[in-house]
Amino acid sequence: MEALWATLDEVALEGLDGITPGALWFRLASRVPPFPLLVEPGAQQLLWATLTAQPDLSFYLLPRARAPLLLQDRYEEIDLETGILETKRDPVPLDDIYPVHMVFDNIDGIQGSCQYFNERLNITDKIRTKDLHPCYTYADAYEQWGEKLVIVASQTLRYRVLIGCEGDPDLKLPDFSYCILERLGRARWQGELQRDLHSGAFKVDAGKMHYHRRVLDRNGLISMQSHVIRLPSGAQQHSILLLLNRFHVDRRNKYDILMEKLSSMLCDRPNQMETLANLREELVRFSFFKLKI
DNA sequence: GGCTTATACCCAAGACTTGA
DNA sequence: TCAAGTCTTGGGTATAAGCC
Repeated sequence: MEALWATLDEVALEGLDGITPGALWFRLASRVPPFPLLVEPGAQQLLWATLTAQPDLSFYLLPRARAPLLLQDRYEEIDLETGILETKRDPVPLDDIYPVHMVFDNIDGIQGSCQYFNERLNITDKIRTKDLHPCYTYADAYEQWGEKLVIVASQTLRYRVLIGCEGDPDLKLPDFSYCILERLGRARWQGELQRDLHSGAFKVDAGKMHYHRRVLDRNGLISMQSHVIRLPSGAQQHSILLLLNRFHVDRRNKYDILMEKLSSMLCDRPNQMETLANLREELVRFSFFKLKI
């Protein structure tokens, strides 16, 4: 049962674009916390049969095969002592296999982003019978459709995994804000930088992104953290890291570390008091050696 | 139709931080 | 000190919906 819920979760988190079989196995294999099954052919067939019997899932055929899903670990190069992401090379953005194509004002209440929302073909009736029995084994289905086949969770299920168990399913979000939330869900534990969202994925000005993000913030659907990247040139770039609440992790950033240092310095002083000038001098020394600022 | 209100967007200015 | 990058805020405008 745990394996089924984890699989449904991964399908739903992928959003309105849906997930191809290859991407699903990849997501399950790299899931945190770990997926309880080894994703080998036997398990794939078992999961396929289970998924085809889920009324909350639909199956679509894309006009062309989707490129493989590649994941980049944002925290691979993070310096644990400083909380700063140290990029040793110029960042090369991966091709976005989920370019933003927002669905607006859909009469059926569908929200999200989907590149082929109007072009893709619903083949659910071919995949399973009306009483939810699979018409194909996984091997046969994959041989026939390959990575053109995508599995898409219902609007209700997709919304539920984004807002979490404690979220209000009756809360109506504007389409733009929903798409931001969907993007954060797809980013899982990595989160998304606000700068990347407005300058890259959504291609809107910072003000508009802030306006739509504010809806999510006010409804308590996302968490935000300060995020600092040191570029190969040595320059530092500041941005805000956005995450779904369910994927929130407390990461110590530069300012947290400075506050901790300040706190420990005061604890060591008589009566926990010190002049501002002395504190500043010591913090500057600490910053120079540890934070290189 | 006229008024009010809410929503959405654009744009400019300002705040903050950093590096040169 | 200045420029650059990022984020925030507020003013102005357009549009739609609701009410009288």
